[in-house]
Amino acid sequence: MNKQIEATRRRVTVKDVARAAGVSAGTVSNAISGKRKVDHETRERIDKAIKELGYVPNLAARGMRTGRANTIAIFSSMPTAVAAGSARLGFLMEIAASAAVTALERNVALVLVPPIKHPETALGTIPFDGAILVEPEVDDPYWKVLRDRGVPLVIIGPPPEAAAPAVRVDHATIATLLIGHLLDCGAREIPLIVGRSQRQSNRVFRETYEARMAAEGLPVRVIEVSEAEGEVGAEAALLAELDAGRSMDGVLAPIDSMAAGAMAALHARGLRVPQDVRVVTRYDGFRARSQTPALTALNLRLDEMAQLATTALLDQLEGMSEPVYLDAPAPELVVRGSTVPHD
Amino acid sequence: MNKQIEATRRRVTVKDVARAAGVSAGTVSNAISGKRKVDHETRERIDKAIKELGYVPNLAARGMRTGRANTIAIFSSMPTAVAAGSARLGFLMEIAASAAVTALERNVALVLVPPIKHPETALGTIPFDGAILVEPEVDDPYWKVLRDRGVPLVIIGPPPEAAAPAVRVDHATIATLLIGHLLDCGAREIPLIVGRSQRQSNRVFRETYEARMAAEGLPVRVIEVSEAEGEVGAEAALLAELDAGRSMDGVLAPIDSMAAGAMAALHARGLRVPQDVRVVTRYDGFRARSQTPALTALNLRLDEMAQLATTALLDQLEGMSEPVYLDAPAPELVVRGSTVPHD
DNA sequence: CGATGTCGCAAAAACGTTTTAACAAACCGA
DNA sequence: TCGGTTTGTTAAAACGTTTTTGCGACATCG
Repeated sequence: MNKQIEATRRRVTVKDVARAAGVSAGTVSNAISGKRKVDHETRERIDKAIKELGYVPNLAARGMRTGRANTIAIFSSMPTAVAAGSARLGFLMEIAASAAVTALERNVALVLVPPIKHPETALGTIPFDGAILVEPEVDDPYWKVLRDRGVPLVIIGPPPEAAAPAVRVDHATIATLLIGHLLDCGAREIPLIVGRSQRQSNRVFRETYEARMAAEGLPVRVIEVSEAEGEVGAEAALLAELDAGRSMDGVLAPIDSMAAGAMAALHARGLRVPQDVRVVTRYDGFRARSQTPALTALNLRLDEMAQLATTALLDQLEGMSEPVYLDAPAPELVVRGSTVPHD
Repeated sequence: MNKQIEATRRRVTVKDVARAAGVSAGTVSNAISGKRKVDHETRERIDKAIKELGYVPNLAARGMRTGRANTIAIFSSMPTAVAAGSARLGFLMEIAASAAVTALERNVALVLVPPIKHPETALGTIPFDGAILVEPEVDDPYWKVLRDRGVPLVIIGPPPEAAAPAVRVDHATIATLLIGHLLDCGAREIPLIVGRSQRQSNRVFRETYEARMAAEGLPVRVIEVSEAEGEVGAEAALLAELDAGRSMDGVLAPIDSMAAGAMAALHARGLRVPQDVRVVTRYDGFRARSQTPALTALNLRLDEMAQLATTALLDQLEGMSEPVYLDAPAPELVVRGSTVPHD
């Protein structure tokens, strides 16, 4: 296997296979793709030749002819997420991992696209047939350029425009589920700790909370915390609330870092969880599980969401279906010690 | 932007640009790539034409001609990792994220390859010029097929063969650093909690530990725990050790889940950390940070490792350098409350 | 028996780019 | 002034597939 030989050995092409099998190149192609009928016996000869010669198709050539890269891209603000901590990273990577598996099962590879300064350059640099966009923000730069270029696209998360094909994550359903559980557990005074930014999820969570509490005739108390402050911000805010003498028997903190901060504040003031106060959060990640007691949260079924989105995108690419608008699988409540005393 | 027009509009090619700029196709190519000199003035005409026509190069065609996909693949056992929990996932994704950024800065995309049943199929399905292999196991199936095919490759982790180009992670250095810190903190009776499997890291950690303890004239106590048991396995094993009356004033638990189990066992027996027992682990992830007190661990500088590996691979692909054997950046001790009482 | 399909395959065109070979024009040193 | 080099460009070849077109052989039908 020395270098000279290695460098000298020409790549095995479809023509070589054709010659070895005594057929034409086109027939080999048809045999491989199965697009046209080829006689059973000749197909066997071809298969044999492929094996013997160790033929591997040149994907670039195929791609040029077919116009497809057999690749989909997943756009996300991952490095930002790395900076933001493992919780967000875990969220994104559960999705990426599941998407990669699903895509590969259909012979499509997944390319990872981190945020870059000029989103347009991605189009000229990265070969891909379609894209998955994870939780675009409002006015997301990727969303704009992908839409303008007419790239087949599926969004995971709340769609930035009504018409965008997406696996819709319905934050209202999520909020309702969490609030309902707190009420079921007997909580009546439930402040909401929510991010200050104008992200859709914050807005929807807040609206849903306000409507439900009002409907139940319960007090509405919204505590805004800047996302950047995260855990310590939430802790400080809840401490202030407690020290102002406002009692509570539940806390709704969708962002897991803020839920962790809330737990710290409650512990600091000697309040027992769940006996005195019940706490719930949204994403059932490591952070939620590593609190004491562990936090009741939701199984958002990210793997299924990713699988759904990937399948929808690939179907669309193969012309098997129009762009679709799917609902994310229903989240499941994972009840833990923070709302129900453990066994 | 209706469909008919969309479908009817032919793709803009280099020929169109050439015609618009009044030059030949070859000149346009040279202008874009910069490989050959083209007159300043004509280059400007070409640039203008490109902008006006909205030309985007056909990457498949380019790839076919040049024989390069402008893509590298990162192979890892990610889905396994998802199953294994966020700690391992965080580890892998820190690497993937950093590699994606570094690659994209050099106009190369990163494709994510999850483990598949038949590693060979990856070669025929995924277009890539080179690969990064993250912590291959002994007899790693990917390693074998990639090596046999002669794919340019850089490993992150301990290389499976001496000759393999890799960003070498030296587990001995890591072990020495951690043990040294425990000794510095005054610990003298330090059991090692280590995985039972024959992974290199386990072996090296164990050997380094045994050698150092022997050299210091201190007792050697190795506690093996099956990786599958993880946290609960480590907890049970350490409880057994404690209940057998074996005292300790330090614990070396490289795997973070096992360190978490150790913490639980120590707490359960009323031992104070760090006053009575000091605890260290290897990967400074969320898990280490979310213990109380937080665990002293190492900043392994995964982002730099990934950047190094990616750069090395791309240099190799561009023929700028031979395959290289790099040392990973020196890990840094992150001292936390589990070894030094906090402020 | 002739017309009409059907089947399996070969030959060649086409995909869009990069690279090679050739060349004219300009420039240079002697 | 002349051979030789440099410069900027063009035309054409080449990359390895897939797809289109056409054709002979053979079956089927009226």
